[in-house]
Amino acid sequence: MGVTKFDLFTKEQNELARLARVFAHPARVAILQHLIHTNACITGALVQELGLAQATISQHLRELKDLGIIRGTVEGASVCYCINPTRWKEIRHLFNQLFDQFEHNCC
Amino acid sequence: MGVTKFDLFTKEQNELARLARVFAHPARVAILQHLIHTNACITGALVQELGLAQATISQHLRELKDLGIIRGTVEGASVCYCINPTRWKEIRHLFNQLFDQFEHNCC
DNA sequence: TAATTATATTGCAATATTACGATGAATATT
DNA sequence: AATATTCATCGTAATATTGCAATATAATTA
Repeated sequence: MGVTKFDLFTKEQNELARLARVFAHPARVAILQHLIHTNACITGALVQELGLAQATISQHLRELKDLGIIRGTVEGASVCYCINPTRWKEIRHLFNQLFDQFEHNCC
Repeated sequence: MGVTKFDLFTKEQNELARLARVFAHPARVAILQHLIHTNACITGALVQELGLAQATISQHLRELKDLGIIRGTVEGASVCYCINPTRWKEIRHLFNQLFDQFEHNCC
């Protein structure tokens, strides 16, 4: 036990859950906001900005990258990360699809 | 280690992460969708619909209830759950606030 | 080329989540 | 009143997540 039974749910439900996980940690929310506001930034800046260890930031960045939300481009010894606009819109659409399923009041 | 360092992040970042956690499990997404489409339903129906044990469903319902997303009203021996419209809109707004922070393209 | 800088990966400890059987509490039925 | 039904809670096992030190890798500089 203790294992999520993905086979019980639809592809869409599993997909949304997988995406929601990304936003389910304040560090990743903070990273995304920082990438948005600085328009793109290198890992070192994020380590400075947030108070987490370099290894931890790197791990969070990987999770964001794995789901295609951010992209990293190598710039010499550094890596410059930024939001993937297409994916971002896609995710917003998926969330709003759920949000908009509920319209009226029942209770 | 292993503990999320909530104090490093803003109230808003922590709040959003806490809410995202709710959507981060397909069973809870499925429960919400079922509540939306049937307009309200009792725990027993959810146990039938999803293939999870009653105790597990009950646990997921509690998490949804704890964050105010759903409400349960006792109806005899059963409990009828439904979406909390105010909270639902509030959550949609919070998510869209993040989604809309990113507008233009950087890369 | 050796030392430095920047980031990723590995390994592990602490904690959180998921799932369910067993049990409890409350209402409904006989 | 005894039994059945419905749901919540407790305890526990399995697994996942978070965080970081240590180390690896790759580019830069001295």
